Amino acid sequence: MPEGPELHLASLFVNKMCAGVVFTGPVRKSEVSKSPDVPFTCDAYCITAASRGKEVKLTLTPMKSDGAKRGGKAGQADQPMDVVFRFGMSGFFRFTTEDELPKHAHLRFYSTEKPCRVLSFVDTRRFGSWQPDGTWQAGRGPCIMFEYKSFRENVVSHLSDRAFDRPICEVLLNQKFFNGIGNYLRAEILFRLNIPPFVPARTVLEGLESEDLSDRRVKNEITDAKTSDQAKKKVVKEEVGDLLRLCHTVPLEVVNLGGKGYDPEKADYSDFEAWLQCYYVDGMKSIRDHNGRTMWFKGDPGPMAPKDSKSPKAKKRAKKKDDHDYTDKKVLKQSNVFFFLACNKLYRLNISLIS
DNA sequence: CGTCCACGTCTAC
DNA sequence: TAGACCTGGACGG
Repeated sequence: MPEGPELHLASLFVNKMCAGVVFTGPVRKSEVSKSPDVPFTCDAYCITAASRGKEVKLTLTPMKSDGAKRGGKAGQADQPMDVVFRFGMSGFFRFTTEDELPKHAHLRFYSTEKPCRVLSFVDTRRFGSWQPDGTWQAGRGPCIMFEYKSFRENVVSHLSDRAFDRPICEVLLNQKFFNGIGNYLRAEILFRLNIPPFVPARTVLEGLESEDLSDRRVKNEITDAKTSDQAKKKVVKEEVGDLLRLCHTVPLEVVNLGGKGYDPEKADYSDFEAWLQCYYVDGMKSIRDHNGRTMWFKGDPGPMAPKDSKSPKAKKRAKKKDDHDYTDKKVLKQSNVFFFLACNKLYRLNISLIS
């Protein structure tokens, strides 16, 4: 479930399902959870949500108790409280009746309805966490989806940072700069641009502008028969946008797939699966990066690929039968690093000529 | 039964 | 740069 798009879908889910719902009493935590208690209790409060990168913030807001018994009862909240969640590998929200509480519902908010319904933070593996009176985690960068301008500026203005010495695929998981990108998004984004995953990040990013020029760029449809393959590729890149723009648009595609995603139980998963072009896709290559995370890609891995790195299990087919693998033969195997770098230079040259 | 793998951080040598 | 932190599904014997 949880990369930037899923966290945002989770916030939409909460706002939709909890609109007009009144919650009451204490916030309850499972016995087994090691996350902190949420010291909030109130006879009547409402819940709203917002997301930023890979975090969701719930705001618990006490409702006006009209007459008001001045100061209210002891322990009753009269001020809003924010709770900031990270989802780990398996977190999500659900809204169910009390007797349909999912397994692993580790934090629960109870409505006044009869029968009572419960908003639950469900997290099977318990890698997720929450912080009462929380704020967006310091050190996480701007949201790739909803703070695009500052996200871009943050990357472009820090390219001398040692963090960018690493391969681009590993830097894309650095939440200080790419808050919201996770393992499937890095694969999909690099795949779209045919960027070898283990190219030094600075090489890929240097020369990109703080401002996204793609809107101003002329769509020069080059129909010249003499157009070289490289020039064609250059034009394609222009229409698509640069790497930083795709870090914004590709996650938004997932958000726009529909309000699905948020319920892993329901098998609306098929839309998402069909959307994936590279991650876990049959015929793609995969190797472990320097942090032991599986990088999915096509073609040349790039010069900084871990030397030893055994690719994790060739690929365990299952599920679907399919596998008429004519696709493999149609795939252009032409993307090596040098070809990529050459295109990249032509691309930037072209930008400067147009601007 | 067992091994491997998973959408992510964290902190400890 | 390892591990630690967890549960559970898929697959192998």
